[in-house]
Amino acid sequence: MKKNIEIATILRKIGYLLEMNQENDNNSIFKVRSYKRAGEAIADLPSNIEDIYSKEGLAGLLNIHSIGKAIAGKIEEYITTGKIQYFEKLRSENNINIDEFYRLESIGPKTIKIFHDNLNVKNLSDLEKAAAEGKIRKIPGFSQKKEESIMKKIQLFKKGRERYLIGEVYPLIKQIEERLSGFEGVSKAIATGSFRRMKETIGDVDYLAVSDDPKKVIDYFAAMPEVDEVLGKGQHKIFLRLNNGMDADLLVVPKESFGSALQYFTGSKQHNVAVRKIALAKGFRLNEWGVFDNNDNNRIAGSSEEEVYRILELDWIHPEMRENMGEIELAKKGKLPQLIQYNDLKGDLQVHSNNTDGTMSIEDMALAAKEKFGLEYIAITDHTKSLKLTNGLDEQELIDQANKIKEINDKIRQGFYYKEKEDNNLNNMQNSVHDKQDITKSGQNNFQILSAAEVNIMKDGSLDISNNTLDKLDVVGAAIHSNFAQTIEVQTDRLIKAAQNPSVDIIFHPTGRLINKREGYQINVDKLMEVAKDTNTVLEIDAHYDRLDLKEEYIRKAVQNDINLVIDSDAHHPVHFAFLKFGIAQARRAWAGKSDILNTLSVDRLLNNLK
DNA sequence: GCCGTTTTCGGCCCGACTGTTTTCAGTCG
Repeated sequence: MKKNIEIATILRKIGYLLEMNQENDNNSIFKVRSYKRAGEAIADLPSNIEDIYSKEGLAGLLNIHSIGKAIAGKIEEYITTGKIQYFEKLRSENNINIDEFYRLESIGPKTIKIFHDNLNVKNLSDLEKAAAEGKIRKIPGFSQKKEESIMKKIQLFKKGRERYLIGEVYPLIKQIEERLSGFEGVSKAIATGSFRRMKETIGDVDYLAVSDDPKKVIDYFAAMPEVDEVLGKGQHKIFLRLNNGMDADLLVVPKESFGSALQYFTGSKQHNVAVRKIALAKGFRLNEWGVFDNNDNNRIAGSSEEEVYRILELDWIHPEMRENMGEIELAKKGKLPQLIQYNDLKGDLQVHSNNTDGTMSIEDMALAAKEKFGLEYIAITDHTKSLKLTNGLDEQELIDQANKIKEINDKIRQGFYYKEKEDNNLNNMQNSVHDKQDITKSGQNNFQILSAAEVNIMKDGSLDISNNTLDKLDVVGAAIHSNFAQTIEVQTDRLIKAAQNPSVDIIFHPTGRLINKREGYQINVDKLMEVAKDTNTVLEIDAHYDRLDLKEEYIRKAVQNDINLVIDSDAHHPVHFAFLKFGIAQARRAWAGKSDILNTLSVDRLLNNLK
């Protein structure tokens, strides 16, 4: 997806350059928007733009919303030549280095142009120098205050803004949400934005609260212990930076606007723009305060999201789907897919114990899975011998572990030894990503631990444990943990070989990515999926928030091609079962249903469906 | 420059906040 980012960046920069030089005629304003919108569209594209072009050519590019003839041509030019002449020309004409400027917050192209024309500012360090020397305040329309604010923005930019992994910030976001909910005079409070859509990374968090006294709530929010700095404050809204560096916004509305505000604040932006266009076509106006009839300006909906969508003749759309990726058309026709629910999983097929790199015993992991997360089964998938770092198990140790698991299962069936351990180990789960709602059901006596392994796939695609041994286990997952830097052909062959192995049930974290850290190894996912389908091999969605592997694009592909999937926590500690929700969210974002995910089945049916 | 239940021209989502504006432009989400 490197090309997607490159192209999106160029399109945004074209928009920026055009805006910088825009004379105030309307045509160019909309031209600027077109380039920016096209940039967003490419950035949000779930598939690789090079693939689209190689398979469908120019027509494939034109199929992308917001991409028309002119921009499609420029994308084609970039894919085939590595350059866009139009962009090069604009850039050379301008003599301003916008590579830094275009990412600077609250200082836009118009302001930069003024600095250039007045002070010959060409890059960020010029601007910093001009501000430090007090030259900004001398420009008409600027002031010392503005100059100071610019200085601050530059410092902030230098620190670098990043997106946070959802699992990293989940506890903090929930904690603030709960506190807001409990504040006097607040009848509802909820974290919205990309957090509510459960994106794998979160840029900032947007809170919505219902209250008749917005000022009181805003002041309370500003005074929270997690607040580093208040960035802006108005009658209904406040923007601030938390001391972990993340920005948080709060919007306070009356209860009759809750639904429209929730819809507005949840986004995505693209989804909202599309929904507002539908409102407009019906003679309505949609904003955070409600749906209004343009004829008499009366509010006709707004207290609930359902009401807002209903008046636009749309079914209510799950937040995870709101990306303007076709969900609105389906909602119009009443044909939205049934998504897997957050309490649909019955088991977890990748769980580690302290026999290798886990931190707790098999019994402790099982106890947590059963009592705290309401699961009916887990597979203990410790690493195998070639993974020396984790003290991986050899053949004999795997067999011994499987025998021990049988004994534990017997004890569980007899209702043995769980109760007294419960309180000691599991009561300290606050501040984790564990929610109350994670506990969906509990108290079954039919809990089962499956003997299993996370077998290491060697450089040549063979496994480090004999099939003879693996066939004695209930479940076998295979994964790559070494030799990442192979060609795409070699890497794909490795995984295909593993999938073709009759003992391998599941390929764990198939692409090896670590979000924000590591791209993952190169593989031809289409080929792997073909083989997975032919051999009835399951592909995993590893729900650990730094992996979420398969990613959304591939899950979508798997769902479309009827490839069996499972969602596993990759738990190394009992609290990690809470990660399952991130995997479920990822599946929901890819429109997966319950039937696409095998570990929504009971243990017997699951085992019948494996190789 | 893009787009189509006002369909190949004439529109283009919408409002909050900031600064210094006494009515608005710039920026953001």
